[in-house]
Amino acid sequence: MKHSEIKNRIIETASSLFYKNGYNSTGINEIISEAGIAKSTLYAHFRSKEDICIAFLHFKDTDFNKNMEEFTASKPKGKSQILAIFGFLELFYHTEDFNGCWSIKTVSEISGDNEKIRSAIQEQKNKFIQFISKLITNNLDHIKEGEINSLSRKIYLLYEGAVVESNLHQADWPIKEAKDLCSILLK
Amino acid sequence: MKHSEIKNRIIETASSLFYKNGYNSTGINEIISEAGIAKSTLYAHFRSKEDICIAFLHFKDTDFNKNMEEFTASKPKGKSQILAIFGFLELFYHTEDFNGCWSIKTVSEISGDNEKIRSAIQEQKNKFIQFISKLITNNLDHIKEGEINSLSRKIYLLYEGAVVESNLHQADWPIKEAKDLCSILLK
DNA sequence: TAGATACAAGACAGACCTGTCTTATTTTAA
DNA sequence: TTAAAATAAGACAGGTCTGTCTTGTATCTA
Repeated sequence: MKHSEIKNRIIETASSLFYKNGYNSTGINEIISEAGIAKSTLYAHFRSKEDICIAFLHFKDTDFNKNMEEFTASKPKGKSQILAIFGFLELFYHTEDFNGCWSIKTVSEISGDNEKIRSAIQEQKNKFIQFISKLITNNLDHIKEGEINSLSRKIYLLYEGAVVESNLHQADWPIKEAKDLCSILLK
Repeated sequence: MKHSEIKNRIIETASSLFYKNGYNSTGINEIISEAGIAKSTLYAHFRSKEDICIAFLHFKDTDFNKNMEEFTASKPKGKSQILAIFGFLELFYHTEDFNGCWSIKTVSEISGDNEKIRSAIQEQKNKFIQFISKLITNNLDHIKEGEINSLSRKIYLLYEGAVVESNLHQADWPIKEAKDLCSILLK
């Protein structure tokens, strides 16, 4: 196994555990045991657990963006391409490993003054809002330039609420209601 | 200090620490130190840390409901009484100790199979949805009976998204956008 | 073949955690 | 006043955690 392959293995294993069981509840020993590597190897690739957390957030974010972009692009142009973000979430919700939003879960666990992790998450969320802006620009032509920001943020709020609440209630009605409200908004 | 006063003191102290620093990051020793009591006293009132967590959730929920009900009731009847839930959140956001939603933060920290805490939180959220339903019934007369459930859930989603995201972004635009979208919905 | 590098395995330090238990003191109630 | 109950203070057990360090083995490169 190559050097970079081991690093990826660490990230994938840690990400899976962090997302499933939580950041604080996942120990270094559990990560190395699950990944089948030695502790010294882990610390040769990462300086601290917090660095693994940053890599975890980046890994999940990259994967999410790729899949979300592919999914929405596969839908017909127009409103349905915007509403597709809720279709994507519905699919995600029904997978076995759905466990809500990793960013929000992680923010909930870290100390309030951990600027490094918090700002990393804020950046990712802002990129997601930008993605929604792009979806709007590409799929709605009667929208004024100045309204795009506000509209993106509203759809973003609906999406985020749907992720968190579907996980909390262990039901998919939040996704359906959010999608419904989004389509009202796009009328 | 009376027996029940000590119990309240434990709950208030623990609640403040849990909400500010997180459930897992707050130790029993920190609670007793802050509350100025002995460890044996704490365990005379609560069987375990998890029991304190349940009390914490109940305490925050009771306080929240009381304040929210008072605030909305103080507004003029009609749509403004519904939109007042976002006005309440705006005020809450600007207090020093705002730190997002305690329920969602706690759910994020506990193990996925902790049914006791998860179902306690689900119950509280469902009561909040019921409260919104009552607000709708009392303040909108052109709404059909069958639409109340769906409308309550949508407003609930907006509120929850606003709490979580204002905390995540450390900004109040999520509250303003949620309120704006809610008023569109009520048109 | 020889040296450098990467890795495995795990002991270890130092700190934290929850919950129990003991002892002594204070408060309450009969 | 006296017995019972509540509390304070803290030692303690048994476990957890992160991160460092040592030792031995494997792999790669020159």
